[in-house]
Amino acid sequence: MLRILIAEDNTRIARSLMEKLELFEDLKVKGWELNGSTLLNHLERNSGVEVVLMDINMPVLNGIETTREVKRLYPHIKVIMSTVFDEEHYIFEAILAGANGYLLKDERPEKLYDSIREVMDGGAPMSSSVARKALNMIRYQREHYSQPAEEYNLTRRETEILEQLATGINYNQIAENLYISSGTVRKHIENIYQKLQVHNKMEAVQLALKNRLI
Amino acid sequence: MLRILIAEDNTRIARSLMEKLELFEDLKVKGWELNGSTLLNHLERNSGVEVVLMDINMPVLNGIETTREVKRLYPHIKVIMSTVFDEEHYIFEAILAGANGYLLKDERPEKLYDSIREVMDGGAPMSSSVARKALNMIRYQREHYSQPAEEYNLTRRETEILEQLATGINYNQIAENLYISSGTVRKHIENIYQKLQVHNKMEAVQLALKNRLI
DNA sequence: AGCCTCATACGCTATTTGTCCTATATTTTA
DNA sequence: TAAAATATAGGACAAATAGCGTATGAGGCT
Repeated sequence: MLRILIAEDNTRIARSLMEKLELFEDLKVKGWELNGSTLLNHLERNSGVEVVLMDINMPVLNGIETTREVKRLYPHIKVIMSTVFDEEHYIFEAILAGANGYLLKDERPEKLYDSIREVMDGGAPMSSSVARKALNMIRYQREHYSQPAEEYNLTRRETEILEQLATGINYNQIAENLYISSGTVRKHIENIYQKLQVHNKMEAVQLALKNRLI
Repeated sequence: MLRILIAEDNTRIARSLMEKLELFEDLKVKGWELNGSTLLNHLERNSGVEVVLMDINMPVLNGIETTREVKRLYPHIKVIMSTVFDEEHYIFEAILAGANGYLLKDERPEKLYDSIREVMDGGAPMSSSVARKALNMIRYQREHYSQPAEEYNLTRRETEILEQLATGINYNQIAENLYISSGTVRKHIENIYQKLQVHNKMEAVQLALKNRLI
């Protein structure tokens, strides 16, 4: 029998969660708290809780901060974020705070149940869109630790042009910024493409960012 | 009916996979290849495959390299790694190569089926131990996610288009990759510009990267 | 049943970009 | 000092992009 605690300030959502959980006889909802602060109080009194379903957007003490505290004070308790937000920022912060899983609110009861079983088993259940974003975080972090920049021998002027190019302005504006003609800008870009072996702005800028040319 | 291709050099494991998949009547295993090279040949001849189940440890061309190629040549094909290795290194490389999911070989048929449905739906299914390691990867290299991403409400399709845009390919190629007309691509991009309040590719991509929309 | 959003598709026009070309003055370097 | 590299400038043409319009079917929500 697994003991679960819910942190959720929205009554309707909390009820919906409890209804879903009550479908499974080996789960027991030990309580429902309206914010992070009362949740922490609850945990202080009561040591039996094994899983917390945590909303992110709560008054007084939000879900991220609360998760950090729960994990600091009771590392054995599993925390599953259950929220309507699937924005990268929230996901990232929740993961850093130590959340074990991250579900969106509209999951089916079975998925919710499986997820609870999964965290108890050392896993990390995530809603599919959340998982996709998590993978993207990993993909993009790598870009910053990229390999020793290759040698492309851009001139100072070319690098300058490339930097301007990366901002999304057009040739005329670059020309104005650098007090040269747009024809010259084009010529420089032609040379840049040649050196980088690319054929358009986007490729040039992405390669430049990857290799720390700009 | 979803068409699936298996890349696996171990006969026993391949058979086991096929047995599991055959339990579901809306899945169709289109073939089984013994290494990455023959898999690529298969895909070249046959355009109907939607999902590839990819082993990591194959002779001639391994699963990571093969995934990179599959994703480069056929971005619409979903790749799920299916392997005995749950080491961080493999997971990390597979994610960078563009894998959509990462399962361990001993998953139950239902989990395998759900995972296939999940990738088709834009998700990122992972075995629980893999997901946990993925989260750890994020935890131990943070800094870049400091500022809150703004809310732009891009649809899934728009995000997909934006990702393609960032690679520097043109509208026609994006259209081919996604099996839609270039007119539709243009319309999506128009909508993206509207939502992001920008007026060209470069601005859109830079804003997207900055706000982790892609 | 009616109202949304999303994804799809097409037409038209103007602007921007990419790839050729040539040409000259200045700066760097061998 | 001579040669090479760099920075400047512009012509011509094709391709790609951006901004506008309209329209339709599918699916979700009220």
